[in-house]
Amino acid sequence: MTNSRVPDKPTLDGLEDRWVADWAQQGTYSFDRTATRENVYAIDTPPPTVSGSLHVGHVFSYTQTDAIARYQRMRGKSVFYPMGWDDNGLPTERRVQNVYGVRCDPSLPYDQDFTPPAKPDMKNEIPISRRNFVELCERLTDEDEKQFESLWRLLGLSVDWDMTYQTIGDDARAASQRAFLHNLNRGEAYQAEAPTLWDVTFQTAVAQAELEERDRDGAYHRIAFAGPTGPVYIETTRPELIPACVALVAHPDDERYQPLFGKTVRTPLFGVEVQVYSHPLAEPDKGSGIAMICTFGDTTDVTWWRELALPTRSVIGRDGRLLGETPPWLEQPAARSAYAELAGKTPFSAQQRIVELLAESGDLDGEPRKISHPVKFYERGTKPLEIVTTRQWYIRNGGRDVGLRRQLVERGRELVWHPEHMRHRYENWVEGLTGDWLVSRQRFFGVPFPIWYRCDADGEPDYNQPLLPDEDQLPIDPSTDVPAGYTEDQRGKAAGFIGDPDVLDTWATSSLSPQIAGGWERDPDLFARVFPMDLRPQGHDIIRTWLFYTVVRAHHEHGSLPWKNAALSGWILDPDRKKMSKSKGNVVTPRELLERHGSDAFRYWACSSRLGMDAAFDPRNPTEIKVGRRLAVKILNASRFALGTGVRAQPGAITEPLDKALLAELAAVVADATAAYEDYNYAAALERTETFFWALCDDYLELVKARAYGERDSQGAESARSTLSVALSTVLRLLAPVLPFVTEEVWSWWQEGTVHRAQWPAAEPLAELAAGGDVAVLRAAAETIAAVRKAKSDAKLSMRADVATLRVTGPAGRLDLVRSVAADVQAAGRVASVEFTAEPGSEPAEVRYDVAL
RNA sequence: GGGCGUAUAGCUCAGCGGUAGAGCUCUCGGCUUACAACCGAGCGGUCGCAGGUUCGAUCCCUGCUGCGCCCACCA
Repeated sequence: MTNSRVPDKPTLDGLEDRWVADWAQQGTYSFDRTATRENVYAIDTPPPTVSGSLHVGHVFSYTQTDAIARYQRMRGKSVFYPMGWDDNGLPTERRVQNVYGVRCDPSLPYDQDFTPPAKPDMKNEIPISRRNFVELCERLTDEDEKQFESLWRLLGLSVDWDMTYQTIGDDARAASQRAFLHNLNRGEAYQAEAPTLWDVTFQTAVAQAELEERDRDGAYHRIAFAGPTGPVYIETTRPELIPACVALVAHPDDERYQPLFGKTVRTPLFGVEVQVYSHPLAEPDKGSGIAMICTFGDTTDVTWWRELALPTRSVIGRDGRLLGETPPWLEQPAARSAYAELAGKTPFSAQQRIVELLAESGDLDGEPRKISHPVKFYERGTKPLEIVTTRQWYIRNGGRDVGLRRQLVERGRELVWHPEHMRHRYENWVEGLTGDWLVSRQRFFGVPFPIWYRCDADGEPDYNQPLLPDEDQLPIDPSTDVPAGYTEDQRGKAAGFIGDPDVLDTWATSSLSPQIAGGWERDPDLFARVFPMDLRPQGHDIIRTWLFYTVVRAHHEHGSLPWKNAALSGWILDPDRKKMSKSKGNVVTPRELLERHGSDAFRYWACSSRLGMDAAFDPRNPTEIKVGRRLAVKILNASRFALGTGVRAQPGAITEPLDKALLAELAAVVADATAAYEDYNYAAALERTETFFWALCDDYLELVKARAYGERDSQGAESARSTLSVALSTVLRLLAPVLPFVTEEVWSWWQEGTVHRAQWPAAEPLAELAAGGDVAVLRAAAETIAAVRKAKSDAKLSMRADVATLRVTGPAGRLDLVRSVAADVQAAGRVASVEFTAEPGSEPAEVRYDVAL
């Protein structure tokens, strides 16, 4: 052995620990912030939600991004690859409540000595101040972030760990508040008192993007309104909203109801007079074709209410229950007593009671007809959303402005999507927006609005003239900080001030991830080198939120896209092809998978799926991961063999036709793999390289084994060893983005420095080395040795069995190819003699092999 | 209801206007001094269905079907 660094028994065990530590120590992945913009590749890493655990899907998609990052680094780019933690928002709040058994009560004072109980008592949650609550959030996310970082390092992500950020950190809060103030100054942010989608459990407004529909059981109730000429029957799934009814509506062309348009009818039980309108949104074949409009039963009600300029008669409160006070528009004693039966009830209970009342009064026609129908939920919520009129903050997103919408669609077309077809989801979403982005949330743990309001002589806030901080004060918390010209003792007092109690939608902060990570307004030198970034990797489920909102913010703030490329990763599916749920995915944790199979093996599997493609995963039988492990082991063994023949880092003369043919093929592999990576298709690059590598092992290594050991002559040995040197070095570099550990290990046996900073291979120098090389020679050699093997296999003999004579018959041109590799074939196949018989015939024609054992 | 994707071997997936590919599984054989966690050989497919374009279609076009996802006003 000439390479003393090559171990006798190479193993994958322990590679992760060794190289994770080495890379950290060497700063292998440090971002060089002296690099100019054109030499930087900047990645807008998705900040994972730290409350909760990472599942297989996360590790899958982050690996794909890492392969791209590593490729770009080897191309000579300074890769800006920070990691963010999304520790802001509702999931963290909920986790803190569960872990510590506390709840936030903003009215309480800060308790400096508060320590959470060792064992949370979920029955008796301890009320604590907002500041105490936030401190617990920070403590918990700190612990989570350490866990996450350790997993990411084990996976081999080439993140620069000196550049982490938190969405609840000072920098992020300042950036979020600053961007909001800019939006406000430019008129892109505004507040409005309006019907708002409202989650009654969390008691907060939610945005259109956070909705999801779930099928729920309901029932059509056929109910009589008193019309001018007799009963008018409507069908509703929400009879409890009859006291909130403000009109009826039918389609303008519906002949049944045309006599009623403009007339009034009376609501049952409550006797309220409401007008009958026509509107094209009403569907004649839905229910009875005439609907009651309530404020508000659904978003269609909001549309009708706005377009028909109807009055507001809300009966659902912020707690989701029917108002305790009887509303003033219910004037008649019978109406007031009917409402008293419903007051304070949940919609569910109220519905049960009102159905009884309607049955008693005879206004219910027949039995309720059970149906299953889609109902809107907050995606994290457990109860259906209600629509409640509240004052909220909005940011313009094109939902109410055709011009802005068109510009945002245009931004989507500027962006390069991987895969291309994901663009449709973006355009679909933007073109279907029905309102601006609601950014205020009635929560505690988040980025507060940097706003105070003056209080009038009665102590009531004047929302029309907000008090704003100077930007250099940011971040601020208006619940503890005081606006200029006021003192703390004026808080909430007449002629004093009050802080905006709300926090910003968590997306309002994470939509600034390029700005936060890139040092916007905080480190202008850095920002100029990384923005707009090169890549946004993310899941396709959050195109409508994270991707879209980030485009909106950059469009408003910078008049540009936030990045050039978007890479949308696929889902991990259960073996039964259902989207893997978190609970199922955690049956086997990512850490267990990595520890059991090795990080490279897992990465191989992740990088076998192209962007946007879902991948099925069976944790009990991860065959693809095992294939990856085999590849990694093979790299160790084949490298050990090659280096054992005396291969040196500096190659010498390459003279043999077979060797030149191999390098000609390798040049094509490099060209293909490079083109694939340029197209963000790491999977195609991997597949091409892997196929070459296995052929290298199975055929080429076997063919040149004897020659490389020096059994023929020194020139042949030199040529083989030099070819092996070039091929090994090239293949290691081609595989380094996917298999960073095993390639680094082998690289360290015979090369200087890290493979991850080595130059990505180029096809041209290989083609020069292969000058005159013909890949047909390589194929002829493989075909010939295969024929010999088949003969032995058919005879049920060992591959070591001797062959007396190999007779090769075919056209002269093809025979020449075989003749040029005959010596290597004879050595590898233990063939004593080869006979060539030329057959006249046009090429290409079959070559026949007769093997005499 | 609108949009997008997808359909190739038992499984997971490449491919592509010119005689169907890989890995896994399965069968048979082999301890060949890099690797038995290995190696060699083999079995296995009317490329979802129906039309069309073409000298030729798994590939391009149209329609349909299955599956998946996104969007859409809960009457």
